[in-house]
Amino acid sequence: MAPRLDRGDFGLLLLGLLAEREMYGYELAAELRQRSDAIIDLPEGTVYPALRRLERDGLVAGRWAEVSGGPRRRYYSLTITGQKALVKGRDAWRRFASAADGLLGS
Amino acid sequence: MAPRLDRGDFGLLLLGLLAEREMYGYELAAELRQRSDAIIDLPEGTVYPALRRLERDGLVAGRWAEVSGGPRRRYYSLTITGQKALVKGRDAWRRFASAADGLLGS
DNA sequence: GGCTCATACCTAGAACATCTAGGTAGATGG
DNA sequence: CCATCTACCTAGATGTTCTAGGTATGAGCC
Repeated sequence: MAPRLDRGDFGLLLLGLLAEREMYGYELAAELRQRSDAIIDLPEGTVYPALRRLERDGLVAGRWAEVSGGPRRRYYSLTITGQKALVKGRDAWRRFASAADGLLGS
Repeated sequence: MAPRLDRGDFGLLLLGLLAEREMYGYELAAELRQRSDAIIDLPEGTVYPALRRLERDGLVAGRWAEVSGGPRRRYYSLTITGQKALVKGRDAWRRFASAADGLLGS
C-alpha cells in the first residue's frame, strides 16, 4: 500500500517533498529535477498518475487553486496516513539502500 | 540496456555478486538473502527470468555443470560487457541513492 | 519400496509502475 | 499572429516483479 522506492515506485519521493510544504504537480516535477541536479527527472506522464494514485490511496489530499496569470493548479498535501507511509517507506528505503551498497561492492 | 537498480531492476544486484565469483541461480538467491539479512529476498520466479534476460543481453554467460548428489546447475559469470554494465549501473545507483536520501529528509 | 525433504531448475499469467507521445488551455512577448 | 511557458491530463506500450504453480535429482528414514 505504501509506495516503495526500492521497488521502483517514485511516489515516495513525492511524499518526501510534500512533507515540507504543499505543492502542485508541475512544481513537484521541477523541484525533483532541481534538487537532484537532474539525476531524478520524471516526465509529467509519471508524476500526474503517481499523484492520482497517492490521492486514491488516501496518502495525499488535493485541492484546486485559481491563479491569476496562469492555469489553475492542483495543490497536494500529506494526510496523516501519508505521513505514516512516508516514515515506513523511508525506513524500508534506507535499509534497502544500505544492503544494496554492500552487495554492489566498490 | 544495462540493468538499473534505481528503476527497480534487480539484475544489477546479480551482476554485483557475479563480479566476485561464478554462481548459479539458486545460490544467487540464497546469497542475496543471507548477505542482506533477508532485506532483499527475491523469489525464484524473479531470479531465473532475470538471469535469462542478462544472458540474452550478453551481460552474463551461463554453462551447465553436472553435480554428484543433486540436480545439475547452471553457473553464470560476468562478460566484459557485463563488467562495464556493472560499473555504469553502480554509478547510476550511487547518484540516485544520494539524491533520494537528500529528498527524503530525516 | 515408499515417503518426505532439500536442492535446482523452469514457466505462464497477473499486477503494477514507468515512459512515450501525444492533447488541452491560459497568459506573455516579439 | 505565433511561439513559448505554464499546468493539467490520458491512452497505450513496455518492462519487471511476483504468484503459483510444475519438473527432476538425490539423500535419509521407516
